[in-house]
Amino acid sequence: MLQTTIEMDKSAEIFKLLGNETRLTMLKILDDHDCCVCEFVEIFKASQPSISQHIRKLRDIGLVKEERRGQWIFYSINEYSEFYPFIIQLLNLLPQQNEKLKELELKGTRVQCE
Amino acid sequence: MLQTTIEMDKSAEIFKLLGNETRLTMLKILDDHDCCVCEFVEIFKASQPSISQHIRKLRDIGLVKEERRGQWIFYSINEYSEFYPFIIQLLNLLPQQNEKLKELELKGTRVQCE
DNA sequence: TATATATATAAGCAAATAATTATATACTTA
DNA sequence: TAAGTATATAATTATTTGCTTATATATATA
Repeated sequence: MLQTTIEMDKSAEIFKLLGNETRLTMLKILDDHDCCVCEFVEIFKASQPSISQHIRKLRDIGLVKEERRGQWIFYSINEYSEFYPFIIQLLNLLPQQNEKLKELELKGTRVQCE
Repeated sequence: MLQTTIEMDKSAEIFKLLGNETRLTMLKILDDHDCCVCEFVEIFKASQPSISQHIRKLRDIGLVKEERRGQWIFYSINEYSEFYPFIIQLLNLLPQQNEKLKELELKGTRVQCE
């Protein structure tokens, strides 16, 4: 099986991060599309600081990376993270979440910039 | 892909439980062998109530089942749990932990009863 | 340049978590 | 039956988590 090993302490740390429905869903969404903070705010009906703080935890451990595009900061999965091979397998076990972004598009609140 | 779907809230709940190194390692060990509380106490160098409380969380959600054998209560993976297909795939991503039980056998503190 | 928008971060607080200590229960054995 | 062993559970406490509110920074636009 082609698979990088991950230590138990590291995997527990990853599971802990994923043990929050907001962060878990965020990652699953990012697995499909880049997203900016305000989109997450709308998707999760949460406050902007709350979303920012969740993202920070994902960023601090290197799971996501950020990229400013004009006014917005877009987040995406960091494919170069040492944990990427691990989390991608976890995310593959979860149901698709792309209808969440589709809803934003229908409402016209999906942020497009480029 | 033959795979039972799991809702996001349920999976976040599972990840949260697995987001503790003691519980995660317990499950990985139980994936191989039944174990009793005193063995975990020795493996993790933890207090008996602390181990019991971790096991309780795994048991409350149905991931493990218990079976009394004389003086001891042995725990094992509950293969009939609705989450079994999910956690087994998670556990397969983790490194083997069977050397932990082997150490007990070498020291002669592995509990044998039947 | 002033105002608005998007985001990050700090401080404060309530709830959840994980440990410890103390105690109760069940079984085994002398 | 009394003492010892294995385990569960309750109470307490320190720490962590995740939210809110307040504020700062960066960019866009009028």
